[in-house]
Amino acid sequence: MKKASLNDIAIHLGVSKTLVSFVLNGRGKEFRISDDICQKVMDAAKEMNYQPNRIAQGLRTGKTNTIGLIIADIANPFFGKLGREIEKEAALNGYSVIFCSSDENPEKSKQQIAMLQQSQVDGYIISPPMNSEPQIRALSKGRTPFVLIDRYFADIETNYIVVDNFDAAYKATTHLLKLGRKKIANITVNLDLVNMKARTEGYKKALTDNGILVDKNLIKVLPFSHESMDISLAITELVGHKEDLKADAILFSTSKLGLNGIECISALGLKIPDDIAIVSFDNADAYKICVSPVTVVAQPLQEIGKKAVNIILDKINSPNGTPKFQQYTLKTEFIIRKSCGY
Amino acid sequence: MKKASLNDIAIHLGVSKTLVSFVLNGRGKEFRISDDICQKVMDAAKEMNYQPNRIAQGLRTGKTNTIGLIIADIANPFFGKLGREIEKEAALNGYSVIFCSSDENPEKSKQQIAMLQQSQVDGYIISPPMNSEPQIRALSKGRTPFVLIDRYFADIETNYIVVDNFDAAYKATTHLLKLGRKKIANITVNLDLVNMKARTEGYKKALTDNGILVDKNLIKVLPFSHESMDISLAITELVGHKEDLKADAILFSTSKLGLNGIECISALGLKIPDDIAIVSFDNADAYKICVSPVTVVAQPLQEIGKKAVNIILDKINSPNGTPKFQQYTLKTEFIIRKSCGY
DNA sequence: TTTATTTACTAAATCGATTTAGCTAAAATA
DNA sequence: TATTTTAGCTAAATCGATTTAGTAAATAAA
Repeated sequence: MKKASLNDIAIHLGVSKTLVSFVLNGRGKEFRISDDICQKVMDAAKEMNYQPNRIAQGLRTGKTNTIGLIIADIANPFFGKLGREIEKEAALNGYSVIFCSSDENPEKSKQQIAMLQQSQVDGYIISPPMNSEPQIRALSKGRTPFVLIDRYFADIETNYIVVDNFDAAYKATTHLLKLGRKKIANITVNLDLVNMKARTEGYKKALTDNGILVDKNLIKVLPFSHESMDISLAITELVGHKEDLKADAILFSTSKLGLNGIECISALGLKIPDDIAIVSFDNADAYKICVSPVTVVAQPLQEIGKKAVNIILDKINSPNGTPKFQQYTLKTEFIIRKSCGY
Repeated sequence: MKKASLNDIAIHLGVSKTLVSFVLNGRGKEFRISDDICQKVMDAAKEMNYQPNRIAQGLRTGKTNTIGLIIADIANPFFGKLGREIEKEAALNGYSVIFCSSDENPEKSKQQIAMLQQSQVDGYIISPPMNSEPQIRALSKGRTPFVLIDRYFADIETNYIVVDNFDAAYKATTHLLKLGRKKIANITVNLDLVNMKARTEGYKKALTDNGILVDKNLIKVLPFSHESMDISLAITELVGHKEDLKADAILFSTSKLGLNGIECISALGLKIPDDIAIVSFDNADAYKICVSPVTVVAQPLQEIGKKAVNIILDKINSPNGTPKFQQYTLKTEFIIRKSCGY
């Protein structure tokens, strides 16, 4: 039982494959194929379980109906949920998605871009690792549309969708201040990523706007490959002795940090929010069932996913359409739970 | 700047594309192409930033170096982690992965299989929804290898990788019994899936082996689209009044159930493990930072992912190799945390 | 009746690679 | 010197679709 091709149908019916192609593309009328023959072709296609070879179509038409997605790690629930939204919207429009996890490694993402390029994807959705500017710049010289998500590079003109990280961090920090916290720390990862940088900037601005000096010792910047050890250490440093806590609140810039952080905090015997208040970016499921459910900055994942796909489709359908670049900065949602006290 | 093809290089150097193809495939020596020309071709390829068109290669060779993956939902951390392992192992072997989330919907998975088929994937890794036997049966009539993961159909001979769900549930239940729990409930989803069925069977066997009658009222089977509401209801039914709990322990058959369940339990003001002990399948991150970290049955996700990919590669490389079907039932790991008391 | 138009279809080129079969000139052998 | 072998390369077919440019026969118009 090998697959039937267009030609097989043509031979079987004694007609040309041109005709079969016309009919199966629903263009029978347009090309004045008689109803009788149209019906026969369609019947034969069904009977022979004809499945068009998308590879061959792709070669001929230059369109593969495939989108390449590069994110940090599909196992990370934030990206998992985002990936799901992207897959969903793509499927609605007849596109498949090739998933690539870059681990925030620019070398990997470079290889993945090359691979996707070779696969002739019709567009890319990319969450670019730091130090991947050259690759993104190279991409923008090509004709294949792409959109950056989660972060972008200020000095490269591209389509992008991000959230207002500065604003979100500002509000989160202000929230902690209003609840009487004075020594607010920020645990984050490498600040070369614009989104992470904006979060810390928002945090700082909220402090200074409220007359509090930024204390460098309260900002812990971890390397990307942060292991529990790193976080443990950072938290221990922040906390010091239980009787004399250096920090009374922590803003975690990612949920991975936050989840590990909470584990450490519990291990140290500290109570949330009594000893220390917590706010985190990203609405991880775990945050709902914590000892004290965690107040979070939630990102509009569905909107990001939908928009990303639709920008790509837009660009595919009208490569020279306006505006030349679509750039969105979406609002986040601040969800208040018990982890900051009341 | 449009992409350079093999032919472009050939024209540029005034040689045949056959020659270029030979050289770039590293078969220059084999075909006695002079070192001088070899070098020139390779230089030109680099200079012109030649990227082979995988679509064209795929059409000619019948190999796309692509694997299709169908799971329930990539946003579910269990599948996210599994997907990651699969992607990783595939990438190591030069394969890309097209991700599809079926939502446990057989209609969707049918369409996704058709789409992957049209995309000429070299193999499938599938976690088949219930009622998807016909599609799987159809697949096994084709020549493209596939492997089922997480579940399989007893009456279709296929490659598969599952875990010993019966054994895992048996041990988990026994653990609860040893700690003195008498009224152990099981919350699960539709039992038509063999893996879910095995979990409940293992639970039952452990009870009867310990002289405890199986109480149907303590087994709650939720529909797949289980909303928090369903779980709330199930738990309220199990619990009844706080003074007179119907159940003193719950075995959750999936982490999605468990996470929602714990949320409900907390909302009802019940304490884990004092009022009620908890064991769950799947080692969700959230379980580590719960009020009482949750004892779990952890699946060897890396092993599953690696094996799945390698079975596919095996079958691609030797379609008629032995054994005809590779079938693995892997052991789970039982991780004891605080949620059952001591 | 002749020409123009319409109907219903087909041949062949094309996309970009791989691969088989074969060709020419030089070198080796008889 | 004649023949075989080897080195070094190329033409053309092929994968399975799409699409352009056409053709033959039937019908309509002149």
